Amino acid sequence: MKTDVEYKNKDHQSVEQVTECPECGSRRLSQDYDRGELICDECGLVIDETYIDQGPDWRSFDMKEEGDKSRAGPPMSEMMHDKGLSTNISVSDRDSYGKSIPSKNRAQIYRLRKWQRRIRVSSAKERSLVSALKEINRIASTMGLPRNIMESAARIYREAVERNLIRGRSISSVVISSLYAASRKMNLPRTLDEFADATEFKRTEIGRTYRFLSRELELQLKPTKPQLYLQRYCNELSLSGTIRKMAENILEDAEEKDLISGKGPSGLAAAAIYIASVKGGERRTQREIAEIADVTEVTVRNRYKDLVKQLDIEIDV
DNA sequence: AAGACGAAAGTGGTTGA
DNA sequence: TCAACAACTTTCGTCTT
Repeated sequence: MKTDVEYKNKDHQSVEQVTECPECGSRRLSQDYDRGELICDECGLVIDETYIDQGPDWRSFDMKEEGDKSRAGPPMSEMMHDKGLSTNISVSDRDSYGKSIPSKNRAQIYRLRKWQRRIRVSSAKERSLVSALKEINRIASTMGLPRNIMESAARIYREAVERNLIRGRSISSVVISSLYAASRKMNLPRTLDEFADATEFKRTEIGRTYRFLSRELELQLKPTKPQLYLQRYCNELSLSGTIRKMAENILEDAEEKDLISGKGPSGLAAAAIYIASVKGGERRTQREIAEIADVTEVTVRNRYKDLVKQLDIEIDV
C-alpha cells in the first residue's frame, strides 16, 4: 500500500524521464500500451500505471517522414457519437479568409448552421447515445479504467442500440454491462462487485444484463482467468514481479490439472498470491490478501489448501 | 496479541425438473 | 416455481507463533 507510490507519476511531464527501474536498476523497460503500463523487463515491477504512448500515431515509411507526421489531430474515437468526424460550422461571422460576411448573407449562414446542428444530432437515438457515452466516460473515470476499455464499451453499447436491445432495460444498466464486458474483453477484468460498488446497480442486475448482451451480441467471452487479476492485486499489495511470476506459475499448473473451472477467479488469484508470498519471502497475511481480492480469509484458506494439496507444494507456515 | 485454522450454519445465485 | 446444489460468507472457538 505504501512503497510503490513514489514511482507513480501523477503528472505526465516526468513520465518520459524514467529510464531505469527504481527497483533493480535495469534499463530494460517495456511499455505495455494496452494496459497503459511501464514495466521493468528484469523484475516485472510496474513503474508507471498511467503510461501514455507519446510517440507518433502512424508508422513512418522513411527517415524523412519520421519527424513531421507525429501527432496529427484527434484520432477517430468511438467515444464521440459521430466518431469525431462530422463538420462544424464556426460561430463567428467570418468567411474562411477572415473577412466579415455581408449582413444580407448572415441569415443564410444562420440557417445553414441550424440545419448542420440538426443533422449532426438528429434522432432521439443519437441524443441518447451522447448521454450514454458521457455515462461510460464518467464511470470509467471514477473506476480508473483505461481509455481502450471505454472505447470498447462504447462499441458494444452502439451495437446494442443498433440491435434494439435496450428496450425494456435502463440505459445505464446497459452502459455498465458494456463496461463490464469491455473490461473482460480487454483482459483487464474487474469483478461484478467492483462495478456494483461504483454504481447504484446491484451485482445481479449487472450480471443479468451482461449475460443478455453477451448472448445477443455473441461476445463469446471466455470465463475470466485468475491470472488476469495477479498484476493488479500484486501491485496493490506492493509485491515484486518475482512473486507475481510465481503465482502465475502456480495458476498455470492448476489450470493444467483442471483445478480452476467452477471456482471464483479472484479467490484463486488470492490463494496463489498467498502461497507465492510465503514461499518467496514477501509474506502477506491472509487477511491483507483477502481484503484486496475482495473475498474472505476463509476462501483464501480453502483455495490455497486445495492448491497445495493437489499440486504437491510444500509450504511451511 | 496477531495470525492461522476449520467446523457449522447461512446466503445468493444457478440449474433442471 | 420449486428444490437441489456448489461456491462463498459469517461466525466462532481453538491452536500456533
